[in-house]
Amino acid sequence: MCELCDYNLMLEEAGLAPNDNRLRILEVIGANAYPLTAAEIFAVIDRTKPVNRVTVYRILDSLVQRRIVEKISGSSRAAHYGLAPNDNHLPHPHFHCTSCGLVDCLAPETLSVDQDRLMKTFAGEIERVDVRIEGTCRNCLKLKNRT
Amino acid sequence: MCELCDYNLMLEEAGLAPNDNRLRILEVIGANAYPLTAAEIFAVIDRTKPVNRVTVYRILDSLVQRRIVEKISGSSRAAHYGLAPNDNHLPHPHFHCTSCGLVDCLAPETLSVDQDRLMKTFAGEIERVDVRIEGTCRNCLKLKNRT
DNA sequence: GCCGTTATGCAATAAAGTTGCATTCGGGAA
DNA sequence: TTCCCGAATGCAACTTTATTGCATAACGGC
Repeated sequence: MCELCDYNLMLEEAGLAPNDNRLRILEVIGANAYPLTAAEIFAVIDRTKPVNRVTVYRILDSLVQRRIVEKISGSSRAAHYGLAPNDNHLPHPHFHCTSCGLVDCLAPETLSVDQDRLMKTFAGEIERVDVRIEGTCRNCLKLKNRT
Repeated sequence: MCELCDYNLMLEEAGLAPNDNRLRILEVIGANAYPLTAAEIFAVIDRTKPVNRVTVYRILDSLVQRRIVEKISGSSRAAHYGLAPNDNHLPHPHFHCTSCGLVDCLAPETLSVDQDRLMKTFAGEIERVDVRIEGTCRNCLKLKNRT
């Protein structure tokens, strides 16, 4: 997703010590082309060097809170985690496959949203506007057609 | 949400017998100003006439499959259910409060999305485009400020 | 080396949803 | 009416995902 980010710096700016586990988790998330579930992230980093899954959950939570990581919840039960929008990394919509649960990133310019009206009239604090496309991914379409 | 809908008709058109439980669930969903969780729907209809929560889940699933009801998953673990877009009821964005988990409906014209580009380029089948606003609702803002 | 803070591990628990199987209901045919 | 079939419901057990509480370990300043 974002090879330009300096995770060390991002952590420090957010007031988090850039320790091994946090960096490894960020690297896994950043290196992947699409957002991963906590279980997937756990599986990857646990293979390299064993870690408790609770630790992964806790680190993910803290990263989400500091807006370093974005938590994307969709139709599949498990939340997916991707790098949050930042200077190197524009906000963008996600595609959710209702068939296999895959979550993918779409190009930022794929879809544009007119937020002005909302911002003016909404009584509450807006943190994030999220566009989600739901449907069937190419792979699942292929599988379906084979039957 | 939608007092104009004829639930009986909608069920029949979808090939579902308009039985008691299905109608009661639809009425609860339709009468409420914002989407409810399965647990909330269960609580309401169970008070009137006892029913098993599995039945509620199963009915909700079938209604979602036939596009009578829309399943809205957000940051809170539980999915919310609202009437799906139809002739009396335009697609519209939802607001998700990250603090209390509330999901609310926004006016359809609050936010507009330009889908054209997406539709042309995306390799897969698109079923639904969803806009979700995340933030803190008025109520939670008030509570926060009181501290 | 000592001490307080922060991070991690482990086990138990929780919340939301799902599955398998048994039972009941409702409506048409005999 | 009675029988029968498929649809609907109930119940208990289970799964998945995430969270909590408490104990231990690692880290950094003094």
